Amino acid sequence: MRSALRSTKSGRSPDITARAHLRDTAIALFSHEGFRVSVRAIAEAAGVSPALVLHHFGSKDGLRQECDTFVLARIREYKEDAVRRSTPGELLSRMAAMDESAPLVGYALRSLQAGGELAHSFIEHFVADAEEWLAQGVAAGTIRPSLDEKARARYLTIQGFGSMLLDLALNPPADPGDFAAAMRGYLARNGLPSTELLTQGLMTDRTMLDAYLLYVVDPPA
Amino acid sequence: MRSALRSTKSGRSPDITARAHLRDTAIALFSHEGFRVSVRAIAEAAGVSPALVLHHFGSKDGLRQECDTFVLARIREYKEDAVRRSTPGELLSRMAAMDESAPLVGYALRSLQAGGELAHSFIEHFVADAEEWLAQGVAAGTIRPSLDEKARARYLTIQGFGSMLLDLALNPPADPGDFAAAMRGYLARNGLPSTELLTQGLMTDRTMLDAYLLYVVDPPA
DNA sequence: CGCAAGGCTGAACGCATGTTTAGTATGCTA
DNA sequence: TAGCATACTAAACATGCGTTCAGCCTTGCG
Repeated sequence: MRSALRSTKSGRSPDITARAHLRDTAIALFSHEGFRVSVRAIAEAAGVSPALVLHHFGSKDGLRQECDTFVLARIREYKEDAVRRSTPGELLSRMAAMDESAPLVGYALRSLQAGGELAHSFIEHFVADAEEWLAQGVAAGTIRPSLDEKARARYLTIQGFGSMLLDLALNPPADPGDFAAAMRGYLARNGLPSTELLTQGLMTDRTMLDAYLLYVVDPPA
Repeated sequence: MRSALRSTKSGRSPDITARAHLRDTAIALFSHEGFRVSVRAIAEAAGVSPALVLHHFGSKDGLRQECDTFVLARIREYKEDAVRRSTPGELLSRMAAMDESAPLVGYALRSLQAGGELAHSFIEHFVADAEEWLAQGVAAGTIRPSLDEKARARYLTIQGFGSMLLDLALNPPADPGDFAAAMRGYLARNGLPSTELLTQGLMTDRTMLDAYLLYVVDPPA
């Protein structure tokens, strides 16, 4: 039961190997337990020796980097697939519903919280999508224009993910692996107020916005 | 230079002692470096031996708990002081401007990210404030009413802190201790779009809200 | 067949961590 | 003054970590 995979045929194929299995196990464990899981735990979960992990990836950091690039690439693939016909939130929960991709989402969220390299790429990618999505809405007349479209796209992205991360940190789901359930919980708690905010705003008039614009033009000492 | 404080007069006074100094040092270090700082580092920063930390607090967890309750109590004090005439954000940055209280804010944010006990109390406290603040605004006619005032207060609180946390994780300030500067950076990046969202919302009509309400009443399979 | 290469392992190393222990100094109290 | 509790320390302990090392099998190639 050591290895679920047969030994490599040619020994040269770069994936579908025990190495790939190790990477997938690492992603799942990082997603489930956080980045502080030990190399030993990853090795045990994959049914191999700790030394093999280092043999393949050089170091734990090497493993992390390989996971990072892999996760980013896969999420990009998924996004290309499920083109346009969904909001980012729907995309994420749909991805998480599939057993294979759920750990990817968990890994990405962990990485977001840690704020590493992947976090930036991840956010930038979603910001670019948001910007395009917003522009289409503005053109179609369903979304109000903004004085700074780029800043708005970035803010809405960070606001969405940030809210979700904090809500999840405060209300940790019973099974951290079941991201879809976690997402349902988040929406049950915040779906109404967030939709209200998006459709109607909070204030009854734009007094606050005008005050802010004046403030920016002529800031106090 | 071992201890900046003279020895206790009676040996009984619970504070103003080296113990308090130790606690303050720990809060500052936790705030600056995160909760993974070693007991040894804390002890060195306070100019005492590592064993003394355990002698006073029993364990590192004991120290954490004491820091938690202390930070929560002090932040509550500050909030009682600077009553009502400020938004939570202004309150936080004002607190952070003061050298004494800056570590408290940093500690609270770290705790928020970790999602422990303090995080809940902290959020609950701000949620309660937000609810009252919103109710006053609704009564005054400056804020639109919500279909679920409690949920809105909680969402806006989590949304505000969550956005800030993620933004800070992605754009770590040069000096993590200078929370005021970090806050300025956050506002420079997100002040306009967040104000736009609060005053005008995102959508041009309430189609999306109506759709959501229908969805809630009669959810699909 | 012989042999080199690489996947893979068990055991150990070096280090940092939280914690314990035994002991010293100091100041209050009786 | 004697005694005792308390603040405090140096040193060690136990554990878990990432990593290294020497060597074992298996496989493919000459």
